Amino acid sequence: MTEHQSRLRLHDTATRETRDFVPLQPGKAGIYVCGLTVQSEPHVGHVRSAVNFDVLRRWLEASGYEVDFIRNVTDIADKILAKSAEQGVHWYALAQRMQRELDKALASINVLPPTYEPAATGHVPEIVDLVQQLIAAGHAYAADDGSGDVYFDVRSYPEYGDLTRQRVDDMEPAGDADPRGKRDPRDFALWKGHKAGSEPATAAWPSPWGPGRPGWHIECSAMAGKYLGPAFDIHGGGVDLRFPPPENEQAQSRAAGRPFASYWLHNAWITTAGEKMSKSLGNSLLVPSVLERVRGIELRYYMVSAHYRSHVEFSFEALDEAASAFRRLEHFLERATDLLGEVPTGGMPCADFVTAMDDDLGTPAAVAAIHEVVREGNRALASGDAAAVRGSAASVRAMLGVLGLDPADPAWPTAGGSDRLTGVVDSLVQGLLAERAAAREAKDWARADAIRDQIKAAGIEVEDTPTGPKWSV
RNA sequence: GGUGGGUUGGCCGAGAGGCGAGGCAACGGACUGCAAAUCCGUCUACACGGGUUCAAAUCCCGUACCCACCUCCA
Repeated sequence: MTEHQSRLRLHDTATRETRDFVPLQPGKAGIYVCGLTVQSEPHVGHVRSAVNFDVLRRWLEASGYEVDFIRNVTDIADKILAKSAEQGVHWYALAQRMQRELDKALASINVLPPTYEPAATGHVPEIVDLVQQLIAAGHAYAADDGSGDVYFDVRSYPEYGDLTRQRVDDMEPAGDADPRGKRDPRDFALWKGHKAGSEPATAAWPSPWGPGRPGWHIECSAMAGKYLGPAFDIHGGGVDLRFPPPENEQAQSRAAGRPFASYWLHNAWITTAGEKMSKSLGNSLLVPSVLERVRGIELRYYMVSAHYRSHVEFSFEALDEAASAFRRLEHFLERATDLLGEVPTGGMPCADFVTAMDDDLGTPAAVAAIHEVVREGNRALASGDAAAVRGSAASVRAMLGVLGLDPADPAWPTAGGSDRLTGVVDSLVQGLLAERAAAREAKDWARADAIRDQIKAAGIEVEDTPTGPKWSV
């Protein structure tokens, strides 16, 4: 694939403009993505974020960058403690179980594992270190109410609010702790003192301020610094993370003398009936449940066919439509494979696709470009132009690959069960198809259609092609 | 109270001053014994009211409605 590193443009939420991506080091890109707080089963909204940044990563790699992709897991937080207490399980057991669920969900939609996935609990020394730096710099203070909390001093950092253009005076006060220990109600906790009565002893780590645990999204500042250095290229997360965390992360980091991220990317929500999914009830939108209706690759196509900064109103109708649109692409590749034996890898994305992706990851336009190439390919298929089919198919495969949607990617579970089972079904279907062929030969159309209906009733579609009938599940 | 985003054809979903994204559905045609698949064609939309301009879905002003964020939810 050609390298065109200078042409990518990204929308930076911090400056609210789309500008050329200029990496700190030529040919390299360091990305930090705010991962999940592992407190509950992953739903489609959670995985959208992962898919969006997975596409960013794949496009950077396809464009010739060497990508360092760090995505954290927050495995200690108020909510984890609260939910585990409700369920009567250890907080770490809950966090671990949810992390496995998340891994499974992400694998099912072909999200590449990050280069490294640091967990908050594994980085307490780095966090303590950062908090100490902030105190030394005069931007944080230990509460003097004996709580063991440490707060970021919002008033000490004049740039606080810049990222989201808010003035400290207009903000609502933080409700994360008893305001008595704070100098200003907007100050937020960097470190939370252990509450011996109400919190498990396992949820505390030693610190200069007594036993406690990481507060706020301080772990992101600390871990991004550890693995990507004081300055790195891209920070990604959901829009909800637009006000507090980046603001705080940036404040935490810059106040400690670290430049932090050059570009801030934020994906928009998936909502249901206007309601943010994290608040919606029921589990019909949990990833495993959605995957009972469509395949992982189809769910991923649905997500990729909307721009990452556009709000998506989730609906099963739209999901089904996306699935049929995807099958059109997939079907072309199948037919091309039948003709060519196999579709070569290493094809070239078409120019429209490249332009679309370079323009702030314009996946909708990129998908439209794929459809155009598929149309050309189908025409070539109809006219029996094998060379043209090869070119189109290889290109389609390459483009789908960038979006993580190559049906031939071994990351996808093989459809229709094992090869052995496929063989069994094939021999049964072939028997019926032979009967149908005989009936057609005899122009006994009623008999031929009855056989086709019988096969269809078993969930198998038959289509007649120039080279004979083909069946698919 | 503060901040940001949105409203596009039957549906989903791009675009961001002129040159009709794309998909799904529907309809017509080609192909087919009939289908399926595929191809060709049809369906000329931008919340509302003003304004700027030779030209506005796109810019400006106003209105309505929706959504999100404002302390730990992607």
